[in-house]
Amino acid sequence: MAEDKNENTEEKIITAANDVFEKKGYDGAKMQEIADKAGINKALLHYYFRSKDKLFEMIFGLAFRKLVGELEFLFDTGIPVKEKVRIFVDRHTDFISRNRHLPLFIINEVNRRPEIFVKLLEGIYGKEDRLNKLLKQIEEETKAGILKQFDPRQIFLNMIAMNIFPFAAKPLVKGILRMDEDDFGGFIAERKKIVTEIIIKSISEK
Amino acid sequence: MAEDKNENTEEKIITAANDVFEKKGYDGAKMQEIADKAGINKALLHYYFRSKDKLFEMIFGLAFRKLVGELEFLFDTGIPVKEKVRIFVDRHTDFISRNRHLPLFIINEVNRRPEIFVKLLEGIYGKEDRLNKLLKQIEEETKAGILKQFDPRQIFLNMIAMNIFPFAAKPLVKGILRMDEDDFGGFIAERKKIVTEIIIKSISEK
DNA sequence: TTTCGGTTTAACCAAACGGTTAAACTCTTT
DNA sequence: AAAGAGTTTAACCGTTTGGTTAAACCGAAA
Repeated sequence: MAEDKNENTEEKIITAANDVFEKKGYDGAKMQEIADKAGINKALLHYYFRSKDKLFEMIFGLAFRKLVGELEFLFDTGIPVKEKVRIFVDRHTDFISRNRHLPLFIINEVNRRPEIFVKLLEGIYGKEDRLNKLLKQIEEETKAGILKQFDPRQIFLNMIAMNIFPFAAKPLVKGILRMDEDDFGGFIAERKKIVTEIIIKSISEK
Repeated sequence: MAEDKNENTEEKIITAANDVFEKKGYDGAKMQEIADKAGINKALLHYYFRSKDKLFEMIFGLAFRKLVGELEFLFDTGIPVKEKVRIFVDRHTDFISRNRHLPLFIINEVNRRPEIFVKLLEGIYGKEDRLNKLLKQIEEETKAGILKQFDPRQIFLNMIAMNIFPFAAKPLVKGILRMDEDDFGGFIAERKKIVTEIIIKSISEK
């Protein structure tokens, strides 16, 4: 795996480390396995990233920003809220399906060391006014009778919970509902519509 | 911790192992820590449960049955479906709040070794006709115009996803939404109503 | 009191782990 | 072609980990 001599070693390491950390978590990940997957040996791994912790910190940061980056789109106040929901559920579901282990990885590692992401959080809150603009947009659409009064935090949680959960618990879901890979794919496709509908209904007047 | 000489050693081990495995997962859990928490030494731990795997298998089985046991109530066909939802969301949320690490533990370990729970699943499917009775109940209430047509699997997933997610991702949620412990408690209390309402609305006619 | 099975312990073991070292290789610069 | 910095490797190190061993302890049955 990974043969090109010219390819950047650092990139190969990051790719491999990403794979292993996401799938197995900090405790389950072994430096030797990362080195093997990157096609190098352990010493070179330590040459590029001094320690497992340092390497992990880098990977976690990338993963966290990747996940948060997908939310960026919600702050575009040019799009009506309901339209945002429609597009977001679709895109977010696809994103998670392509990065199946990402959400659980973040959740697990933050559970393990809650301090881990406070610095990364500052990066988000730098652009605090975007959040305020979004809240204002919702407020306006509520006044206009398009939306009903609701707690955006709760609705947001509902949306990402319904999106993430089936993928996070995929083997569990497949096992209990006795699905094969195709069944699961169809189930998710159908799910997009249902989740979209539910969220929109839960923020619509009447 | 744990001083009573008379107390059953095996119980102390199970309690300690449960704590450690649930919080840290298989890879993060160390036999030494379990022994310490049980107030015994490592050799005695291996005397009772020959290996880490054996001990883990036992703990996982208990945890899985505990989680599944909470669903039992849904199969009581004496209660109308909507009433079931109301009661279930309330009870299930309380249960998870008391067992914060349980769902994530199950999800993680099943992801790690998907075969792990196939045998446990057989225990569930022994009582397959109960599921059929539940489906029949839903069908009847649909014919009676109480419920609309829906895929029970999707709605079930939505319900437990919305219940579990805030607890599984608790430190993440608290961090991003900047809550302290009290805030979070209030948020969850409010959540019960919202989730109940959303689920009921998504299965109600019109 | 002796004996005997279950219980508990300290000491030990081999493998796996994260990390280091020192030497060798490679490629560019002069 | 020599120097030099960056790159790569095999061998090694100390610690932690899951697991074992053999001996001591203890309470009940004989």
